[in-house]
Amino acid sequence: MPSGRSPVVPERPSLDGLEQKWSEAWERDGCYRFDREAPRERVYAIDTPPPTVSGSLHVGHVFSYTHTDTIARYQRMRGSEVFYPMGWDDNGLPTERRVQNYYGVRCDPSVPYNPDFKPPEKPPENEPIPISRPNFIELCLQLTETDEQAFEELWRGLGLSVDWSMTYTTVGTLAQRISQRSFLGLLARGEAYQLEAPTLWDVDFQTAVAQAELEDRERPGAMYRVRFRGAESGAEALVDTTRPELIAACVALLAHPDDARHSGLVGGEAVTPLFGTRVPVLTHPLVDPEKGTGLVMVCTFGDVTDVVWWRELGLPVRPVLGPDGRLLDVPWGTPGWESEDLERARSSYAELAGSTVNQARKRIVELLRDAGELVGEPEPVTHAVKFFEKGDRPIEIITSRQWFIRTIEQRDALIERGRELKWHPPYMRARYEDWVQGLAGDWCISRQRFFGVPFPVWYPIDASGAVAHDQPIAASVDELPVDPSTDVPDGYAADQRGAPGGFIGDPDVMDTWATSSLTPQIAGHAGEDRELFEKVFPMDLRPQAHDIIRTWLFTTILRSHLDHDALPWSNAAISGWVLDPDRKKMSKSKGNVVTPIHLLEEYGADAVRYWAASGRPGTDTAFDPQQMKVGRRLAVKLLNASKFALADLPPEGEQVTHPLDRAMLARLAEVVAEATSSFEDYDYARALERTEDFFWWYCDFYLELVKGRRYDGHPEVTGSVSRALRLSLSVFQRLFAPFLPFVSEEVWSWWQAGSVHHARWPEAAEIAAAAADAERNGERMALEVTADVLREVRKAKSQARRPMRAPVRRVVVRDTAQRLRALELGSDDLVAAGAIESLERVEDEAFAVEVELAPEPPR
RNA sequence: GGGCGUGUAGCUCAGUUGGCCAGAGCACCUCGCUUACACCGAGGGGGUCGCCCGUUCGAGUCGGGCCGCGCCCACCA
Repeated sequence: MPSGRSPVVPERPSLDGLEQKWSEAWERDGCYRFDREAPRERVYAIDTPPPTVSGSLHVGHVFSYTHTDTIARYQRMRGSEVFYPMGWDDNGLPTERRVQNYYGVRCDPSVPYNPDFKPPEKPPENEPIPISRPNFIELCLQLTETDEQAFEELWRGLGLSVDWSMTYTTVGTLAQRISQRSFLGLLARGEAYQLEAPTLWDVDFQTAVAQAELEDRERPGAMYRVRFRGAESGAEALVDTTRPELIAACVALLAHPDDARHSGLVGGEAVTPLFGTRVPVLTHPLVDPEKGTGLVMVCTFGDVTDVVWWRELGLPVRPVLGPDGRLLDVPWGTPGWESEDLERARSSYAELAGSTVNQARKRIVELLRDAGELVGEPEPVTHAVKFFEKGDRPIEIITSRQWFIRTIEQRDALIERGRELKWHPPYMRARYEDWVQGLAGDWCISRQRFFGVPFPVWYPIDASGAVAHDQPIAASVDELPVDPSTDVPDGYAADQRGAPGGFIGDPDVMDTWATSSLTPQIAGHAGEDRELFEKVFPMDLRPQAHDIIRTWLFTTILRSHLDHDALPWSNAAISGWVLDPDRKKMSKSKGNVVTPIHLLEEYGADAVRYWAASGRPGTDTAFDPQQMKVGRRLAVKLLNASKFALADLPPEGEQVTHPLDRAMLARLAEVVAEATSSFEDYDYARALERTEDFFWWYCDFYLELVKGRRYDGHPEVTGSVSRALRLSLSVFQRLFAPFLPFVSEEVWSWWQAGSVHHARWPEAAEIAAAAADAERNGERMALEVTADVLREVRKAKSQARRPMRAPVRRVVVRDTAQRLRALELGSDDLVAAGAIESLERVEDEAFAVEVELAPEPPR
């Protein structure tokens, strides 16, 4: 490694201020700017996860984004032109919720726009202020902008080598255009469709949600045994249920086909208690005869299994739940709502109508008990209930009109795509396959919300005022983005909105994942900037955490598969979570979140990155400030070792001639090879560990051993060590650059031109060449034996409670002939480093060292 | 219920195709201000490698079976 210029080393090197100094310099010099003129083969494109800006900043972000950054920096040093944009996920429910709480408002689409609206200084205590949809969206944009600044500040402080000129947002105009364009393509190809069907529904947010957004939560409940009766026989038919409030919605009773206990009922009808409604008694193989009485009631709709039965058995619907989670009024006596005792049905149901599910359940149990239709006492159970992951009450299944993307028919193709993808670590693919195998239905992408990308369609209204949902009017591609609630479709006038013979806009917005699933296309400006897109797509890397494989990773593959018939990227690097020291996932609700800005201030960015980069790919890692201290120590060490090697360094010789110098380089070459192959395998943690491990050894042994020669003053002695120091140091500085970008840049700047982050990643072969024939000549062994003896000498001094520089009168080394010969090669450095007056060698079977210290000088 | 991962010193973790008395860092103890570094250095104590079988000359490493922990998935009435 030729030195760029003579080193300028500070008197007292320090980490203080390096973050600011270098992040400003990188920004000024455009260090991480993507060069779009680079040829396609050289481009390495990263599909950065856009963080949800309305969420909190936490150490988990620092953790996984550091992993990606080490890869980006490695690739850049390998000569790749790295495409590394940042995105902000500001679209969707988290932002809406945050705006509601922050300003004390709620969106009411019926309120007209008020251009002068200003949110109150303090949110009102009781009722939120209803505001128009455009006003609400303005507030969303306003708040996310400040959130985005906070994130950018964190990322810059952490030293992410992002090209900040390419930042996008998921609700921005570009994202809206790309999202709508993709949707129109799906619509035209029949891959998106609209359907009125049972839908997973959150009663608080009052929107449809997708299967991927569900989670199970253990909840206490009770099992109620309820008496139905055979319609003809009057025989009792006992049914166990956890949802008695849905008895009025019952459309059938089911038994297993082989269950003899209920054969008398099967084929006939049963009558519901309280409501006197006749329902058929049928069989279905999914019924588990082991559960309860073996007889199960099918409702509209108690859970997803009810939907399966409804669909497969062609059952009618009898909906009782409204979108707000309260029981609807029901027209008893009309078709579908017949009863053997209408008066009783009406009076019973009147007790329930308008109440929430929980209230209704409580009340109906009382009614059943009073009527003697409750058998025995309710049995308390704890059962898993499905919740919307962001919701507070269980999911209901409610029939509504929604947009879907055809997913099920792609199942096999998607699994195949998953196999084409290189997963890091590989076992993460299993989660993807599990998920794809388990898909229950097509992906519901419409949400009855406000802050998101609207569907670019309108519907004609016929003369009678009916909306023709089956004849959507698609926006034309060159008009995008459109907001159908304000824009007018071609061929219509604005005043025809909502009028017979006119049109109406689709009221919904797309699910946030429906846009986030297009991040490679958004970042690459698909359909907008063909040259750029073709350069970066398909991308090289999708980094993300394992909890969103079923959402982000899966949907991105799906969209790319449908729109481009390709994988969106060739590699997926899956990172783990940060756990608190008790091994619990860090989360805001648990109150165990540590603010990352504080960490950066206390330990420094390099130290925090060191901790993050120690977390192996895919592995959950404990939050550990201790590791940050270690990282800081390492950064300081690099500073000091660089100072030692470079300050007043004598001129280098033509060749590395000393056996110990060559042996060190031979080992260094191996470390480089290992770090490189680890990085190629996306195992940044291993690359760091190997580098760090050898670096400490290098400081503790090699640097100590060569000190004498380094200060010797005779060029024929210093030439080799000087050359070896330059080479090794430049290698270490480059090896650490992806992990400790600030201190690496600092020490690099002392003696090299240009940024270390654009320096060439070290080549093992090159270093091995400088090490010449270290292996064959026994020089490797020389370094080992020399270090072994030095350790023994140190031990003797330490145990004698003497300083390390204390002179040693005599050292006797017993060892094999081969090792003794090797020792000879390094003995000049050894006697200097150990202050040894006489070094004797005795051939022996086993290694042993006698150390005779010089007498302690009188005080 | 199915699957994936994991279990090595008090803590955080290495241990790559089985091979010399099982390693590192932190923490702890002792010593040392030696001209790169006291934001340091040198040294030390500490482990039946979750448990039980098996394969092998030899197993932390391979096979089988348990147990613990974490996560993912599931049609958990």
